[in-house]
Amino acid sequence: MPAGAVAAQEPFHRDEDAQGGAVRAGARGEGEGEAGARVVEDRNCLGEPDTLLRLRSLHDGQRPPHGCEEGRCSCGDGRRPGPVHRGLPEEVRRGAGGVGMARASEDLSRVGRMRLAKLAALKERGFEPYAYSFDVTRHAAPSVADFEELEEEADCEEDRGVAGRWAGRMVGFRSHGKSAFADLEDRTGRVQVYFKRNVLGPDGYSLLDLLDLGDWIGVEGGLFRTRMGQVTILAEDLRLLSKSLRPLPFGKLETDSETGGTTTHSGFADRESRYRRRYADLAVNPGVREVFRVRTRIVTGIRRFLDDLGFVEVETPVLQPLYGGASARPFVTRHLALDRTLYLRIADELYLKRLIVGGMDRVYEIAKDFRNEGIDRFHNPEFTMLEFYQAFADYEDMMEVVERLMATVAEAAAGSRNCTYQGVEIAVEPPFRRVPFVDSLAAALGTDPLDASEDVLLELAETHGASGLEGAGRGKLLDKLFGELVQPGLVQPTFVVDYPKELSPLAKEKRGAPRLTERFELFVAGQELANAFSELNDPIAQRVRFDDQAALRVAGDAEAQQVDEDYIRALEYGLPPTGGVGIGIDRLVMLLTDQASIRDVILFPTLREAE
RNA sequence: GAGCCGGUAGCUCAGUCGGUAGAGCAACGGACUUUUAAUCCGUAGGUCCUGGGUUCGAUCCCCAGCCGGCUCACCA
Repeated sequence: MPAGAVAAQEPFHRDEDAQGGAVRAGARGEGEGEAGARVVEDRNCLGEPDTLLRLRSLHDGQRPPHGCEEGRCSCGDGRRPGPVHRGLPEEVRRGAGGVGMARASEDLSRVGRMRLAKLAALKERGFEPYAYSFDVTRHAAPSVADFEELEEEADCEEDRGVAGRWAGRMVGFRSHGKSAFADLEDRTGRVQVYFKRNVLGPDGYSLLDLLDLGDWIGVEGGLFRTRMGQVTILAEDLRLLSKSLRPLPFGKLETDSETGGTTTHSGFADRESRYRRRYADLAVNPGVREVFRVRTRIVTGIRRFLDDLGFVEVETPVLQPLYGGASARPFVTRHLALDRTLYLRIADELYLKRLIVGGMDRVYEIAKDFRNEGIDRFHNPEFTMLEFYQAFADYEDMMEVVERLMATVAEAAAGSRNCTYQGVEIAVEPPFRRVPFVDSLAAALGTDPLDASEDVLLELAETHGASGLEGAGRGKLLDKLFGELVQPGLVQPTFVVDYPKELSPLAKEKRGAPRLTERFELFVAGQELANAFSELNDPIAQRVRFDDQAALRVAGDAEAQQVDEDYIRALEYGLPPTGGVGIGIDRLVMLLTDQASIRDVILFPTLREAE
């Protein structure tokens, strides 16, 4: 389905680009250099309003960059030959004041203009600013660790034999005239690089003048320890791998040598910008990269756990003719060739159970579901759900599986079964506490909710601050009260079990308690993490439940489930006893990475359209 | 959808009891061959979110809007 999405979108984008390009090309004056065109293109791709270039006709030459003028004077002192001197070389100055890129607006970043000028200078000098590849042999953090280990073993203060090639983004630069230090950051961390003019040669060393923070560079050399004791690469060769034209919003990262902790001085903190430009957020905030690495570890851990139990990972339709398996409003779309309405799934449930009917007796799916509802700290319209189904198991069995899965994944993510969520210690330690739904609610209400009439429930709900619930039905009222009175207190992992039937149209009746179902939800830190039941496998009973839902729909409940005849037919073929579980991956990641908002665990969260 | 808070330099923020604005970092020029928030000297940088209104004058006050955050509602 991604293929379909791309197919549908691509022509649109091309069209846009073509038009945008044409318009801008028309607005440009003649004599525009190559670099100018390149940047216009860049702007289109990024689709950003604050472009590096905003073309104006007049002020070129009216206002040559001040610094350049001065530099021009001082470089005439004859102390250094040709283009190899400190500061920006001649061609940069010309570029900055002259053709093409220098048509940059003055209302946007001079930084960007300077970088464009450097780009031109690089090309003029024969440096390829956008390399094709680089043969990386070593990485920052492990190479430093290896070096330290070697030092201890070999007692050599001079082990220059540890050579290699590193590639990464330049995130720090301290020039000292004829030598300079840079910090190179790759996916493993940072390593310092030391450049010396007499090692790199004047030409090679002059490349440093054309580098900026944010550039991707490759260095070749060996490790040594500086006078200050820092393991550092002595660069014997330097390559520019990709020129960064737009300044990254780096903060200053200070490392406390005593505690090893780091403090960020200023930096990229605005939430909106961080979400909209996640690439910059990731580039600049290592902690953000770490959250998403942990997210991957969690998902990988889940897969391994289920695979080891003999579960088979499957893929079921995102585009569904009917939506079901949960109570939520769907996204509606249309298939043109079939001329029919389709819905983006709100759950995987009904398809996965069809697979159990087919004899795939342990299946799971980790995939996006879509719910057309409000956005807040705990809800994103598209979110990742794990569902797994196990034949011949009931909800008791599934509670055990969930306990083991949670403990395993907590260890995979945090290295421990204990975690802190927003200042509260959470022990992910089986067995989890179990509380019957009705008992917990009865304790909070002081009356048995099952025996209370709908009117009484409504009154209770309203006294607890809920409104607009007239005609909502018992199920919704009970759920409302539970969410209001019980849920916030469920901090340590807790299974709430045996939900009223009205709330659970796909769950099997509880043995010996026909008004309840064999269902549990897992709550941690006041949030619902999992929902599971002994699956209702009696097709006749299922039809009755669907009919009840249909009645709710008629009564105006837009979230009541649709009757899925094909699903009933599948049940008629025979669904073995089955336990099923759904786990919200995003919320699980929030818990295990201590993030307060779901947007901080989704790479590109849904936002309003930027102006 | 409602309430509260916010939007000022590339980043983090301060400020103007209404007279078109500042700091630190980043940038640019200069010095410096073991620095590390490098340092020192110098320079430049702003649609004070947008649109109206009040006013001699609005970044500031008022109204409307846009965007974001938090809370509430919704989310079985």
